[in-house]
Amino acid sequence: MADKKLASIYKKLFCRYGDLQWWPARTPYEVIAGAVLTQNTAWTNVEKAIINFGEDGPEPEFVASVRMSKLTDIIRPAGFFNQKAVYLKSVTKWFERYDYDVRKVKREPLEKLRGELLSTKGVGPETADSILLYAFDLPTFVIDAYTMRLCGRYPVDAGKTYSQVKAYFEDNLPKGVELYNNFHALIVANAKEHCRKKPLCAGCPLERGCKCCC
DNA sequence: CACCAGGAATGTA
DNA sequence: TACATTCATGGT
Repeated sequence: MADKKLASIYKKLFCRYGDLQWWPARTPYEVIAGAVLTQNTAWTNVEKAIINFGEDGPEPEFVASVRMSKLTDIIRPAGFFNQKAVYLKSVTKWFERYDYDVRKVKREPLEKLRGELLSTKGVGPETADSILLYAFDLPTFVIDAYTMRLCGRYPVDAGKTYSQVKAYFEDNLPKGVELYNNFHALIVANAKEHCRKKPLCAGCPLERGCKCCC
């Protein structure tokens, strides 16, 4: 790999947090719903919304058939509920093409699925990649605000746009679902532990003294 | 009280 | 391509 910075960062994070193998959800569809609900929203608020779906969490058959007013009522704590209700309906309609069947989705090529998701209302690049990686175990790297900040700061000149940074990570790391999964998880875990807390970045494995690593 | 959180769509220049 | 605005709750 041309640039070893990423491997170095990964190692430090891994030593601190280990193999997380991530996404706090019980089912693939819960990942899909969570990926939409967490758009520009604190995860704690997403949890409240998920709890409102009931014991089994969000299910595609329910989201597809429930009335809009009831859906907005359920997801209200996650914010942007009018938009996100539309988005949930939309991404669920995409999943319905595959009969809500994970195996059927996984028969298709990653890039085809990514294209379909990106043309789905409410699904941008980060949400698409989160769904592909964490719901369907497909090897695509997720870039989020934490990742951008980490690069800008470290510094790792991975580019400016989403697609540039994504390409940089994928080109400078061995391709693999487990690695992509855990690397993004580690970045989020580190950001949540250290970002905007006092003392700033004490004990941060990236040793930068925040506003820095996260 | 201001600021922000695991974004995306839409509009302007 | 590059920004600005809108969407909205809840924690700090």
